[in-house]
Amino acid sequence: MGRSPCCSKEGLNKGAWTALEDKILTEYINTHGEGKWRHLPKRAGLKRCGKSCRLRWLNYLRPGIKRGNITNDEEELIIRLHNLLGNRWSLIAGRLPGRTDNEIKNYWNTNIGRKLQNGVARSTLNTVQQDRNLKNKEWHHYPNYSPDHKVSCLVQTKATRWTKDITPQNEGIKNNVIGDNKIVSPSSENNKDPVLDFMADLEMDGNFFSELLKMDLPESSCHNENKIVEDNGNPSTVDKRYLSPKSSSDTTQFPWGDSLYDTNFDFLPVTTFMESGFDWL
DNA sequence: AATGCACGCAACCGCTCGATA
DNA sequence: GTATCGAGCGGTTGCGTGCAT
Repeated sequence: MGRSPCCSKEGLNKGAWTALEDKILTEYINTHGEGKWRHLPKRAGLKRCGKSCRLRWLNYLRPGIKRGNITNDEEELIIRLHNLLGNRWSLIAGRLPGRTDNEIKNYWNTNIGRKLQNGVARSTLNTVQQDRNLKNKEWHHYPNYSPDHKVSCLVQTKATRWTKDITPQNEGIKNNVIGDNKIVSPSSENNKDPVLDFMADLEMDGNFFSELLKMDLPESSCHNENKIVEDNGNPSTVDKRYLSPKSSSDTTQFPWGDSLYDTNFDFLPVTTFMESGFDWL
């Protein structure tokens, strides 16, 4: 049983793509459009796995892909979104015009994540290598963003489906199935992932950055740990403290230490980003 | 010049999900 | 209800490159 492999692995090219392969794939997709990845290699005459074709197209050949040189604005946005969403790279990438999930994931792992792991956020750089990695980034802007912080305030590192809502007010409503787990969520009147709601509601327009900065990130709700009841029935505690809106009367405090009203934070105006000519997704 | 090492990135892999028959 | 397909996601791997010794 089980599913058949996406393609027969025999006789397929692996590794780096050649210019000719890129050309063939691009021309095929330009003619026939995206999709049907499983059958694409055979029809296009490529000795590649369909998944490989899809990845190559989405991460490299697709029009509008921006490569290299993650700007400071983009980096700050990545950090903010990562705080909010965890390792949901596709969601993060969806809010960064021209960037792919793979690129952002790589950038995080090789730059931001390492900085945080090294505790750079709270210390002075003293090595050439660190200096090189930092690219003159002013990490003292994130005095509270640390690996410790990641443990304590990160939403979740992997997309999780929740099957049952057992909030106190809803406990007993066992058929409230929304995923694989049962979650106690302050915003459980909505059966959808609140993070996705947040992303869905966040329009990628000229107000995006300002909207993001104005987001009601519930630092204060960090006190409210959500409880997950796994399929085996064992409850476990999971940090989902950013999944629900908090009272509008609360003081907004970003987990990395910035206050929404922190005048010391030098996030550039949205117009700077907008006027740079990006193609918004 | 030769060698070793670290890093960054492209690509691969395994898994999951929704749709469909 | 089950099997399969098509697609997507996130973690990991491995290769090419640049730098240090």
